[in-house]
Amino acid sequence: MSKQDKREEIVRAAMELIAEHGFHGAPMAMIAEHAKVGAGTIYRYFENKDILITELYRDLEEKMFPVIREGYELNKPIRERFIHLGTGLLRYFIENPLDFRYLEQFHNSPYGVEHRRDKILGEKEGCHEFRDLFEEGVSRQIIKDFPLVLLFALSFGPLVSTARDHILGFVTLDDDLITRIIEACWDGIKK
Amino acid sequence: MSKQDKREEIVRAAMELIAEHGFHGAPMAMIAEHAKVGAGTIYRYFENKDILITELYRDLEEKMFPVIREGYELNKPIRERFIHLGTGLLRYFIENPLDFRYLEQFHNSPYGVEHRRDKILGEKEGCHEFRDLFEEGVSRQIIKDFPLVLLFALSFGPLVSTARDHILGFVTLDDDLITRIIEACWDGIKK
DNA sequence: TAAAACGGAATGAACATTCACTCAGCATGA
DNA sequence: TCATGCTGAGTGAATGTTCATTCCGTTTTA
Repeated sequence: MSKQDKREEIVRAAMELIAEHGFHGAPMAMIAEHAKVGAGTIYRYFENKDILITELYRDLEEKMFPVIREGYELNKPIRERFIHLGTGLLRYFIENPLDFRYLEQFHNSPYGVEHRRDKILGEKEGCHEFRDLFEEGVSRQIIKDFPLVLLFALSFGPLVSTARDHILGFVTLDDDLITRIIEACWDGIKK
Repeated sequence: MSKQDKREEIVRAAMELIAEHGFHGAPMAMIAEHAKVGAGTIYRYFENKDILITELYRDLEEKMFPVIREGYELNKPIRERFIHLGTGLLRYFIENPLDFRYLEQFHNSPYGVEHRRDKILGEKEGCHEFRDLFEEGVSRQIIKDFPLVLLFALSFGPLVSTARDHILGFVTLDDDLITRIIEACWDGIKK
């Protein structure tokens, strides 16, 4: 196995185990075993578990952003753009349940809260599309006049909740339902 | 300290520490110390940590339901009833951040998922108000025709996200904002 | 004063991380 | 060309730490 392959095997195994069992349900020894690698080998690629966890997250972000942006057209009406981004994101979560579960684990941990704080205070988002959309919508009086953080909460809250329900098997989302859900999200924030 | 007091001290300490640091950041020894109690004493009241955790949750549910129901009037219009329940819940979360954080910890853990699965499959909710409201709203064509689980996700998703943002200090919710948020939730589910 | 409740040191299990060692592959020199 | 030595990735047993839980001597209660 090449060096690159080995790193990828570790990432894959860590992702799977953490997504499924949480950070504390995925000991390094188990990750090593699933990656078919010695326990010590992981430490040749990642300084420690914390760093493995945050690098996994960074990898994921970089993988997601282009997918969300795909087919996004700035000249379309705001509502249409919102629906495009929203369905894209929800679809991504449903098609990549492991990614979604990993994101949830990360966000519900001290890592995630810190990360979020940095982002909000430092304004250093990795994906400007939603923010720009909200700002434009508010200034053009199309979207309710809430602080940006709340517009995010009002849009992503239901989106994430529905994705979770689908992935946990409490409901089955098809294309029609996905569209209607995102439209409902839009109804929540539009004026 | 009386026996009852001791139990309450343990519950309070466990609640505080778990809400703040998560299940894994709140060792039994630390809980004991904060409750000013020997480590072994906890085990006289709770068989083990899992049982402590789930009983804490049950206590919380029983404490919350009456607060949410307070002032609820079945003869009011559906929209008004929804706003009443919603603002009550959001207000409760904001006034009891520890309770909220504990609920989040619980729901994002294997305990919570199992609990939720039981609830949804067994239809054994502890609080029927929201469900009844949604069912009535759907059948009277006032609320969008989504499966019940999705109506919950669409309502609670944003509610929980905004509560979290407030508690983590990303935004400050006042009475006006709370009302507008719940109205936005309503806009999301109403036809 | 017998019984129940406590306290907290002791125990053992589960981990993250380390480190001494192996060995495949490559370079060097004869 | 082949023998020899070197390098550094890879390994997994060993280490040290952090818990949950237990156990027994002590204190409180009735």
